[in-house]
Amino acid sequence: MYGLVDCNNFYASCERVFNPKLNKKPIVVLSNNDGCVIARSNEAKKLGIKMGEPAFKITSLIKKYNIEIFSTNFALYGDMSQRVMNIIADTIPQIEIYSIDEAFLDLHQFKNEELLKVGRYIREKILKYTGLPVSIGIGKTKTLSKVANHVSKKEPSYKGVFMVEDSNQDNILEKIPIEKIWGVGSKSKKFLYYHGIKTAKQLKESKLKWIRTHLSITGERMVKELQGISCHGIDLSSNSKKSICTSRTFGKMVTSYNDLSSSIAMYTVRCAEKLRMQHSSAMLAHIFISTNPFRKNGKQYINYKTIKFPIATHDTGEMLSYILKKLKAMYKEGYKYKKAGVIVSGIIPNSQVQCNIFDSVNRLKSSKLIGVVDKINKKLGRDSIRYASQGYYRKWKLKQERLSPCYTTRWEDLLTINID
DNA sequence: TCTGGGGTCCTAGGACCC
DNA sequence: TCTGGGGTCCTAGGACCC
Repeated sequence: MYGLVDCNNFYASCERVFNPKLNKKPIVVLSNNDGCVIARSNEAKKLGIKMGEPAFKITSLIKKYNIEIFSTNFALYGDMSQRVMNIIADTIPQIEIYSIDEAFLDLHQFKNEELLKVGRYIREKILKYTGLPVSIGIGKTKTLSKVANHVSKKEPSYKGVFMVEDSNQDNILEKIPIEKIWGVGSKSKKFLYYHGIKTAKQLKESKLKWIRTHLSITGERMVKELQGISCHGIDLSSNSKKSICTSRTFGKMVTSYNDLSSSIAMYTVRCAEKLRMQHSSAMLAHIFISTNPFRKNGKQYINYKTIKFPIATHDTGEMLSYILKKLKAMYKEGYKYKKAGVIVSGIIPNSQVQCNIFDSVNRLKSSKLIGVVDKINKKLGRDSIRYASQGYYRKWKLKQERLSPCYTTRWEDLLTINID
């Protein structure tokens, strides 16, 4: 059996933990640049605020209902996430951290009649230790545990823990529309609806061969999982990433090459740091720059280029030299740039980097240098030592007008409680 | 005025090998 | 007259996830 722990309205709940005044109030958390809605408390959902809605479109709702608005505070959410995962890991030896607010649990060691009890225990513990409410779904497969999780959120009488079993399975699947099933996106939804398949029960009972033809192996697995045949095990291995992306939408339009290149330089630095953190190197780097596609008037320009390094690397300096050279060729004057990013891929562990007999770079020396830079920056703060190409003034800085304190990761932001 | 950021997996088709 | 059969690797693009 599998379990799925999912934090309720995670970002919104994190904000609430340290600010009890927000209890029962509608809360919305915005994406970078305070652009889109990415998390909503239940109260905000009830007001009809949609996921992904641009903030400027709901300004009147915000005023009318006194909605509390927050910029994303990833330092806070990341730290709270770690706490939740540690608590789960204390109870269940085999867990797969699936996202910042979700973890799959391998529950095979428990008897069926114990499962709900285990779920309730974990839920209580997380609530007590972190103040965060979670929902727990249990089922024969990951997909069914997702379904159970969905039910536990919808139906308050289950108090956050629900299990899909052979006895209740069909009854439940009958009431769930296919788009709620893990793996059904907008395209598959449209296709399946067209063929009259609208409920999870219908999907479960549809012909495997037909599904395979039209929705590929991914669809076939999905249907099997609904039938209780597990196709996705707990993945304990992959904590190292296969691609790493750093990208931002600019707070203000960027026009000059210098501003654009200092942003690309910064993304390169971050990508290289992330590579080094997981002890790996990348063969490829991809750069993209783009103007604002939402603007109706004004010239548009989007470009995307790939670079292949001679030898897989995580050396910031080396990566910068290739990437900035390529950027120079991509940049065109006279455009208002809105977004840019760097992606690295072809990632391999450092121990498996293939050398080249004609390589003239002193890699031992540069790796020592970068090691020292990392140490200094860890001690004194990010970018204490930086490459000149990153620039010093960030004209393209993010807009974050409603940032909450970093309650758990910065001494100055520690809560003070006055007891009179 | 204003629209996020970060990932994974699968497939088809091309280029190449013997 | 008649032009095989079996592979691998890589990449771009699509679909999906949170």
